[in-house]
Amino acid sequence: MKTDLRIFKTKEALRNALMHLLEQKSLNSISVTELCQLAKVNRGTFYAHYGQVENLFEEYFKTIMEDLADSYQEPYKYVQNLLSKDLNPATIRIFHHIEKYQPFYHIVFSKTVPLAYYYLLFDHVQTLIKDDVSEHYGNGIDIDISMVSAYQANAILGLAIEWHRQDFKQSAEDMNQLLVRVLSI
Amino acid sequence: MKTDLRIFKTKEALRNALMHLLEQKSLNSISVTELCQLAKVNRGTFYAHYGQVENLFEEYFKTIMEDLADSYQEPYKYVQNLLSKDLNPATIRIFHHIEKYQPFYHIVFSKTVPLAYYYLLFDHVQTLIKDDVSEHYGNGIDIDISMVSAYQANAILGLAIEWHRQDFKQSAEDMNQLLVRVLSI
DNA sequence: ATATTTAATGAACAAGTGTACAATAAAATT
DNA sequence: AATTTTATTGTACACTTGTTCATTAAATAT
Repeated sequence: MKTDLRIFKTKEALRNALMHLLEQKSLNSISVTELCQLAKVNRGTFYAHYGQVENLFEEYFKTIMEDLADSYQEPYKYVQNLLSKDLNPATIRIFHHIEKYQPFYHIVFSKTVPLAYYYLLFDHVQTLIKDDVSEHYGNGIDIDISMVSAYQANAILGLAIEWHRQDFKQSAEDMNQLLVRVLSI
Repeated sequence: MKTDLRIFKTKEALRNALMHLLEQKSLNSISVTELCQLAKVNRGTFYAHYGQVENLFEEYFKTIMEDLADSYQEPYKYVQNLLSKDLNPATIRIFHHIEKYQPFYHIVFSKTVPLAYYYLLFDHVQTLIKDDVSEHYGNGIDIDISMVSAYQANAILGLAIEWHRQDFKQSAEDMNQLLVRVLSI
């Protein structure tokens, strides 16, 4: 069962309007009213599909997270000769992924946005890392894998935050090399 | 020049009302109207001092951050025999600090709150760690100290987030021991 | 092509937001 | 104690929010 064309058009119009507005102002400052005016969609129609502007953004968010997962699956092309003992491709690919979706991450890392988005990102990275951590330490080890992966996932995101704060002036490649050095300390 | 008694009373009433409301509902769902009704303060008066409910919360935030800094200055009492090579007292004291202000951190780590609060916390921890990092690696080293401290600060906060997610079921002491183990891996 | 289903619209509602200003009352100053 | 200063109040305004519902119109099914 495919979705009604009208629904598709409505959602598309709202998505385009949101992307347009996000270039000018922050997510939290976008009102339902102005979004609907720009999208030429009735306000009631918006509320029929989304409860708030954030929910619309979350649809976009999901597609980005799919790319993050895809990046993880992808062959590891860029840093063959930079591997340290505990460094795995997933942790390294993330900087290229962030670079690719820089405008998006500019929003996700912006101060006014709810912590929920950071957590969604955190969850994805933690899940990717969790597999490697549990594989690395086996089953019988007496340490909370969730804690170890939370530590490592958020450490990487700490670099991403600092990268964002420095206006992404470094290249993704620079960030990879930095990560390798930090891990080898 | 001391502040007008009326201002003090107004702010006190608003602060108490906020603390009361935060026990029942999330920060972002508290309206200016209900806050002022509970505090018995005119809505116009609220806007004379704060632009939004969040600004009021930020005043409380500052006092907590002062305690975090104080904790750092305090003699290191709890983990004399757990020190690993790179582990310093500041990173360890943070779990006791979080435990002490658990209701506060429950709010700061809640999904609906803006990322700004996380960043404020991040900044404080990063600053504390920065001193140790630069001391440890000297001046002539060719690595971005901000990046290294961002990595380490956020790694610790990753543990704090996971701790929060597991409803603070571990003791601060448990978290200290966990940190030492993660660092020694 | 027509009938049926269902999404979008427009209008109206109560409630909250942010701002402004004259009137009042409570502090600080003399 | 009287005067001056200034914070608070009450009221009003235009606006946004979230919701409801009958009407309209577009898409799907026959």
